[in-house]
Amino acid sequence: MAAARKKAPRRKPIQTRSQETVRAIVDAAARVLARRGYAATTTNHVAARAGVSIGSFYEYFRDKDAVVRAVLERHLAAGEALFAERAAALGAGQGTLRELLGALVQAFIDFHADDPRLHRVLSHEVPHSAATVRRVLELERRIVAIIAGILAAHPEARVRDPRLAAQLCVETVDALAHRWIVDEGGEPIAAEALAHELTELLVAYVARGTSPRPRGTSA
Amino acid sequence: MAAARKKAPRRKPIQTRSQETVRAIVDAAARVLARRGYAATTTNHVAARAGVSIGSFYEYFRDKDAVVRAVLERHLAAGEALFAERAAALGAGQGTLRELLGALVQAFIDFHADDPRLHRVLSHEVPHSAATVRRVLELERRIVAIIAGILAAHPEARVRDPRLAAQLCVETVDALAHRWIVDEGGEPIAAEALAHELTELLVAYVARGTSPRPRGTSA
Amino acid sequence: MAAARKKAPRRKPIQTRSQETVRAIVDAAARVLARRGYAATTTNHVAARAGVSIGSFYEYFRDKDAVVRAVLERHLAAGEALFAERAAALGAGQGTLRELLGALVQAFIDFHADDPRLHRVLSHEVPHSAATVRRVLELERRIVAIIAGILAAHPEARVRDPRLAAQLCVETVDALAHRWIVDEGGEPIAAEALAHELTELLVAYVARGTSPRPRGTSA
Amino acid sequence: MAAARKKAPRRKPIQTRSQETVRAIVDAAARVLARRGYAATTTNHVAARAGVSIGSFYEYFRDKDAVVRAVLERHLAAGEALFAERAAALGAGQGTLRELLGALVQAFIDFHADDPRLHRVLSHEVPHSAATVRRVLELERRIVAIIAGILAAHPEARVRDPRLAAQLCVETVDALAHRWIVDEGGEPIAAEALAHELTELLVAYVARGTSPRPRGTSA
DNA sequence: GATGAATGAGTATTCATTCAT
DNA sequence: AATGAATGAATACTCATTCAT
Repeated sequence: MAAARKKAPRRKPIQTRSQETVRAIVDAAARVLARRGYAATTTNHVAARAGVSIGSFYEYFRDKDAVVRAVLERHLAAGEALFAERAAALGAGQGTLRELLGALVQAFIDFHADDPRLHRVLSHEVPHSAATVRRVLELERRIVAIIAGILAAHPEARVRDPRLAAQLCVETVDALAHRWIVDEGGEPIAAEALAHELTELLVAYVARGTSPRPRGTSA
Repeated sequence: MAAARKKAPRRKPIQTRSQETVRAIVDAAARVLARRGYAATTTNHVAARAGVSIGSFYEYFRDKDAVVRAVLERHLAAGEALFAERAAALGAGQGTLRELLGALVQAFIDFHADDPRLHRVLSHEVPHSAATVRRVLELERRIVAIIAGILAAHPEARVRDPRLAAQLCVETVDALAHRWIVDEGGEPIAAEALAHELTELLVAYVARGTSPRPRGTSA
Repeated sequence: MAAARKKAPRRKPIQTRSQETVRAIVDAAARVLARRGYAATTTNHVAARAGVSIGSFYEYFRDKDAVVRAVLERHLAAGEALFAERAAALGAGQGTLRELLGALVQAFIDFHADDPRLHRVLSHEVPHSAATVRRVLELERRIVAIIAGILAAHPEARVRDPRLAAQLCVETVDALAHRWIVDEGGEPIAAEALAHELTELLVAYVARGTSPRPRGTSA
Repeated sequence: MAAARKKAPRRKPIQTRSQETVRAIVDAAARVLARRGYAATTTNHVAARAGVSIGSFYEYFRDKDAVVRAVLERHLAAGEALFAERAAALGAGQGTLRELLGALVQAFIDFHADDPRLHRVLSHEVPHSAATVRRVLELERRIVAIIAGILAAHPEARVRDPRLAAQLCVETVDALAHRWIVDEGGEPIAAEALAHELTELLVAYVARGTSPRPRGTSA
């Protein structure tokens, strides 16, 4: 009988107990999402996994997508924190191009390597709000800007359009890290060799003809 | 023979009419999948779209995933045909590296550009069997082998491990084409510029220091 | 997972079997509504009562309110038929005012006496669409028009505004019949006496001072 | 005494603060009932609206229906007070029949006009206990007795069974006032005209042939 | 006395699948 | 061969009520 039922705002956790409940639910949702995927994730399952009643679940989250959003939020915040941390080292532009681009590759690998199954579900299966999409693009834009700054100023760099080159580099690294770690988790040895070679590829691209290759690398 | 056809493997379409029915169902499934995604695709909807009864649907397909597998199958076959066709031109190894790698990039773009929405659903939402995964990897392996052959023999190429370099090239092209066309469909102009720049990146990588850049390209 | 699920139109019953199912469901809904009221009527209960699965219920009715609407529809149609039948006798305007108004009273009593508990639920508890409201008003309007015609032409009648008087008469009869039969079902003897007296009241009103009272009636 | 207060009848508010709390809850329940109806009224909402915790709510009321009963109780008491007040004027039997019956009509209109939405919910949606039904009937009986007394003694009255006539008058007035004010709230102008005409109807009925109609009224 | 977090039975609804016709 | 009516397990979500703090 849902005649004139209004959507009550969910409770804000004010006591310690309820904050723990909320955290337990989000944790459980992340685990269930990673293990079963978005479609097979049910609110009852999440609640059970969190050790709370289904009633408590709905006390704090309006619907299934609300928890999913919370998980996504947390994941995104972790990614932003990771890149903010790495940004210092990259932003200074110190070191050889190979060192800088190697750090870029490593940052993306580390980003994707944290719970790859969850990462996969969050990036491919869950519906993204416009706000989330914007947020992801903004994060990428910031990284591209840093790389573009390096390409514009670094003595080894030989690029005509630093913005475009930086975007291609970042997208390449992101797409390949995603594929190697998230999509299949495939043969890790091949992936490591490829990750190393990826740095060479980027160096060859942005330092065309100038950067002497260190001995022992593919030629 | 007519008595024992209950739970057994579905009827194989030997008659023309049956083949047409099967084809109509697979066509309908592809359209519904592309339009609504895997989760929202229902067998009843597919049957209706195909103009057959739900009973007939189950006469030809054991369950929902069976049609989805058929669609995936067909999509894969189309991809294999596309690459088999392009392989001739690439396999000969004629032309500059830029021409050859440009053809590689174009082949992957064409592959992804054919019904990107279906492509997206098939690669991200539908469950993949181990056999399908193997088949995709085998296709990639064949393409990598062709590229590796080129890199090993082409006078402009400067790579130490052609197999590794070829794999990196192919994976890069595949991952980026997928991202640009399938994942977002985003700004097509940026995508085109990036696609062109991608060829430059590959050329720079495999022909380090040797390949003169054509005028008018980023430097 | 109701991502992009569209509201499919319900099946139209084309086979005899399904027509029976629909009828069984509407019958069951009427019984359940009468017995338990709108709020306590559940789709599962209706389906069980009808002897069909809950799936079949939703095959033919989009939601709970859809069956309720069907019950209301049928009830309304029965009422319209009843009044259409009585309208002939009334419309002719033959007979004394007492006979005509007595027939009016009887028509409303008969209308309400058919399944009073269902009548109560349908008129007080279920949500009425604007269309239904209009339909009810239209039915009342037609009855009022007939009575107004009688009051304007009948030799015994003494009313200044036949439309107003007719509306008051009809509303009084409707409201009292409803109260006596539907609201409580109260003491039936008292109700019968009151119903008879109601006719006297109406006669006194529309024939002020002219209509000789038959012997044996309250004075 | 303090130990055994679990499932027992709820605390009786003896302290002023408790009385205020109870009153606040009943007030809130009346508002919520009027605004949302019985089915959509939730105890949590009532408690929130009253500014008390849900725990406190259940300290004073055993369950949802207990508050609803309290609201009904208070509504009934208000009605009893209203009619007790009007009874003086009516009881004296002073004035013309038209004045007396006009006062009766006005009393019922005033009764129903006080918070019609709440009135509607209380009379149509909430479950009535036998005790409540009895109480309503008793109130009606008292009013009928007063009217019967008037009809038996008033010089203008011409009724053979004053008890029966009085009951018909009271029920008519109650039923029509309810319909005009509570059920629809409909067009107020028509309602006012009808209310006036209703008095004429009653006068015509109880004073058949004797009561001269004032000028300007329907004839 | 008071709070509000937690509970879980209960309700509406969907959709893959079966089977009588 | 084909139809489509029927099935019911499964899922999202609400709200009256309890009880630890």
